[in-house]
Amino acid sequence: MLPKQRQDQIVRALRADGAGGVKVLARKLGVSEATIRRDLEQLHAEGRLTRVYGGALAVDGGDEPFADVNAVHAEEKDRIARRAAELVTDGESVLLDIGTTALRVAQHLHGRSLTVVTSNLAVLEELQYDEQIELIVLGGFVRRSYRSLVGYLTEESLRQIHVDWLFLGTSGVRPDGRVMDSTMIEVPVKRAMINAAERVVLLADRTKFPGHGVARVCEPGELSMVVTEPDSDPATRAQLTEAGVEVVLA
Amino acid sequence: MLPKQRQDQIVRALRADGAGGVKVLARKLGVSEATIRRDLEQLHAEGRLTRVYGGALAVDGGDEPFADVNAVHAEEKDRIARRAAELVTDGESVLLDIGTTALRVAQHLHGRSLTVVTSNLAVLEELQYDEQIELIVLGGFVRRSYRSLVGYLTEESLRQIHVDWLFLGTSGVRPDGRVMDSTMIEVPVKRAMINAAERVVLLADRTKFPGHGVARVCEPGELSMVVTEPDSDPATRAQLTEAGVEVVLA
DNA sequence: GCAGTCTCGATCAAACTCGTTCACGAATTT
DNA sequence: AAATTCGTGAACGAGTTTGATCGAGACTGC
Repeated sequence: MLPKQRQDQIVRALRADGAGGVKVLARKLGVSEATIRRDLEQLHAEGRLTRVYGGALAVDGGDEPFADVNAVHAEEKDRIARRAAELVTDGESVLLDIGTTALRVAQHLHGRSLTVVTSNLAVLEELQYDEQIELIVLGGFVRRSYRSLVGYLTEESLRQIHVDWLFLGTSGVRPDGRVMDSTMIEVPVKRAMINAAERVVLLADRTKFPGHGVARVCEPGELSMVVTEPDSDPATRAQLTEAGVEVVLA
Repeated sequence: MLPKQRQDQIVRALRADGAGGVKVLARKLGVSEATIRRDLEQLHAEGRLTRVYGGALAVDGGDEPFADVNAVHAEEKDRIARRAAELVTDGESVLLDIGTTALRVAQHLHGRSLTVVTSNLAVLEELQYDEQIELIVLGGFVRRSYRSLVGYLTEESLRQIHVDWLFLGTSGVRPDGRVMDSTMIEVPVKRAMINAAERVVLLADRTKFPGHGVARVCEPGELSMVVTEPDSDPATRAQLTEAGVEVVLA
């Protein structure tokens, strides 16, 4: 295996688990710890991960939850979330994706009379004690670093339900309008969510728009609506409008 | 687990509960109290939490009463839970019922290499950050007052799995050995749990033994084992033994 | 206010991790 | 064919983290 390939795999492994120790990575990739350290140093210099004592953390590039003090885009992201929450009428049902974007939407749903369905453990925490909201948790394997549920149990649960709205996060929307994600394992769950929803709303701030990701989640045509910022890339927006997607600016 | 990860989880745990004691955090994260103190000191310096005597508070809503963090343990009930936890061998899978009894068992599973399946939200909170444990959450409607998941989604999820052990709580065991519950809505879930388990273990302190309940959960013959206290009613115990149930005294 | 219990920070040894250095082998250049 | 470059693994001393222990101080119940 080429060094570059190995380094890509390190980044990928961190995306999947949120973090990794030097020893674990060395065993996983079949090289010595010294090599891993050199890789981590280099990748840290490139900004592709965060080096910490004992290993490295995934850098929050996609829609990765809980990299705490990321207050830079907080204001904009929150405006998108608030706009999304306004779309929903009392009495309707809402499915919330994993990630911080969906969590922000949940924060704007407090006190509303809604049915909320989620595989996002942070959303569960947020809405657990809100008596107005009928809360439904999808089953699944706990993915600690992302605070989410995944796997066939999650997909199976999604096959049992149907909701009015799905609010979807993303690691990026490609210039041709395709919705991407940074981790493969979530894709089947996201696809099952899309199939379980009447209307699919994608939430994407300007950093995701256009953006990239390794795994394709869906075609633009599968979306009903996209909520984004006014100064996001117009070309990508036009591409989406052409595909019949309603683009809402927040 | 990396030190940075552990510190993130401390902050997360505090956000969930509002506050946390040094002892509780140490057990939850599987490190010594000394390490937790050093983490708290560091996180306090970073302004990510507020250090108080005995533990720490989340930065936002720091007006939570801290008294219940040091709540006294019910030693007798805990003995039953510990005995139950000892039944399980590393590598096996465990299904935990709702209720405080099952939560107590979960507290004794920290650091074990197990697969834990549950619809108990308190168990989810307890084991969420334990890396050794593969944690699976059943789907379902959130029942706030009981901190549990119920409904057809839960039953459907249970049909997808099979576990080595089920630890069942109860409102009471009738003198003829029948297991009862105080609420109807949980019964279908409990029945589905029994069907999904290789061995069914009932946990019942002396107050439940004999005891009452409005809804019948199962016949004594469906149980593999009962863990109870030495001074619980001998007549009911005899009834159970006759039905082929192994009675363990803790 | 007093005794008992709990918590704190300091200290220390052990375990772990880090960056550096050196040697080896493979691929590339001279 | 020889020299050079590059990536790698092993080894080592320096630095960091961890858990145990202990005396001082804080808290609680009476």
